[in-house]
Amino acid sequence: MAQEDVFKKLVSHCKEYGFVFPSSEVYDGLGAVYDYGQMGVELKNNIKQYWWQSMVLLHENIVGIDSAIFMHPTIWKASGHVDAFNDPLIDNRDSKKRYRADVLIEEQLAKYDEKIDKEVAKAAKRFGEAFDEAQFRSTNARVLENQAKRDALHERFAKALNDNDLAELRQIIVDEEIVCPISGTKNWTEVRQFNLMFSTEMGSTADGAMKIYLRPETAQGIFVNYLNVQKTGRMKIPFGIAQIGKAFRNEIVARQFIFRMREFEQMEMQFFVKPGTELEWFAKWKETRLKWHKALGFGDDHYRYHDHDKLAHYANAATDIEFLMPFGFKEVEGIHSRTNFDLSQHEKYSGKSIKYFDPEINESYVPYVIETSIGVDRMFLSIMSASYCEEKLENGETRVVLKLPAALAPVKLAVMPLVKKDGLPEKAREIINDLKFHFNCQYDEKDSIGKRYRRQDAIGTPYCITVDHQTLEDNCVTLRNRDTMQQERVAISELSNIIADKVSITSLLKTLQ
RNA sequence: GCGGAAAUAGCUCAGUUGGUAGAGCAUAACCUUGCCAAGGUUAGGGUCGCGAGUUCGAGCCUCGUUUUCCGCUCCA
Repeated sequence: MAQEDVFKKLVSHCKEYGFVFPSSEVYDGLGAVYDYGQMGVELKNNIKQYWWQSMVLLHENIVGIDSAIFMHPTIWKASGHVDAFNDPLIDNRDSKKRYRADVLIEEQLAKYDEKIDKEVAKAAKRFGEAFDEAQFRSTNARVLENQAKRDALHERFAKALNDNDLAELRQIIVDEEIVCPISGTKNWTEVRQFNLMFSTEMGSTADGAMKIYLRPETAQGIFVNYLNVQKTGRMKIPFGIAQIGKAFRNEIVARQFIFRMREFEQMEMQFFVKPGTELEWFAKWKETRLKWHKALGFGDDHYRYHDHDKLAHYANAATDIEFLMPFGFKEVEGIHSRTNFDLSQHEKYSGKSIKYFDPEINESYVPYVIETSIGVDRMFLSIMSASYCEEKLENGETRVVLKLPAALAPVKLAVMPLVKKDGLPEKAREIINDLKFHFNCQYDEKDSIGKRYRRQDAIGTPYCITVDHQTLEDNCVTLRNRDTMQQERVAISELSNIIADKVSITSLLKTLQ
């Protein structure tokens, strides 16, 4: 089966069985926004729990927080998002390439400088040692002409940028006859502003309102709280703060189902370390995080690191953990050594000291930060795509089965009477009434037993229990395994013990130790 | 955002030169059966993505629009 087909089937499967629905579907949907259904929310919660417990329960020096989505707007100036997430873009219709309009104009300015320099160089060669460059620059006609054009353009450009006048930016490009370096044509679209941060207003009166942003990452909520946590939690460096929460990015192109959404959820842990030790910790977290992924048992060949050559302005080392999706290896988690950039910026912009006093060396410093940042939705997609399986059976038929790690499966257990008479439904209800306190269970008595097994296979339920006539006599049921389809006879009193061990997140966590 | 393709029931899809909207699966009820999706009877579910236009008449033709997929593009 071709990879695209797998992906297409996966999307249908997600909808058909209540994992993921397009948002606002009755109103024709909303671009790149999706809702999690009754099965999806369970799986997603289990993923979050697996992550949270691996961070907060297994590390005594990591604690969690839950910061607000709204934050003081200056935070995004300090972090660099206000500047870096605002670009005026223009497309060339012939080459279909997109450019930053301001960059095109800056290149044009540089061309004038080049022309002037050329004239100067030519003259210098001609006059030899007697050449007076300052004199030449202030008197030569061609130099002055180019200089005047350049200054005029510069002034016009600066004004357009300052006024945020997009039409004027385009007019400049037209007037200067700037061509696309690829197609060589002047067939330009309008200039559009792409602001990757969503904004809204806080305050109910027009003049009192303050423009605030929906956070484009959860990390800043941790940075601005790190000293509160350190002091009140009596944390000593090295220590970490974990957070799970929504973030928002107004992506130009958001596609590939839930892989790139405009509203998404992150699980981030920022680990604060002593300056100079950050690369050691970076290496340690790189390894720790990959182990966490591999513990799910999809096979080591599904993962790879992608080390960044080109680093973001705040980082001195960065790597991605990539997962083999139906459309290739894709980033699921990023591990970054963010230096002290963010904390220093907040010190600068807030005017407050946020240094850590290290009692071991009797000195204060701004800690360095290692970040592990994973997209919940991408993790969800990677698990679904690796679990989806169309299996040929001995009788020639195909069954669709979601081979989810049992600890993450939405439903752990289905209880079904073999027939819906002779007191079997009552017995099944009795069993489920006990087990429902321990696991997410489903009861099903409709259709043939085989059909019911397949329904559970499709949502990834690891175990099915069938109550038959013999159960009424010996208090035993058949326990059917999703992956092997093998059945064994088990005493009702033993069920909870047997299953708990196999479906609990705790047992998954223990493999990390 | 550009180019291409598509949109009909919960899912997968038919629908003839324009003439009263279909199938399989799924869902619900009842009967029957019982350990790996296939018995019987019945029922619910669609203003054919949305809006205009052409026409006596549009699921089908034209235009616009929205959404999705593919390729570019973008990506802290």
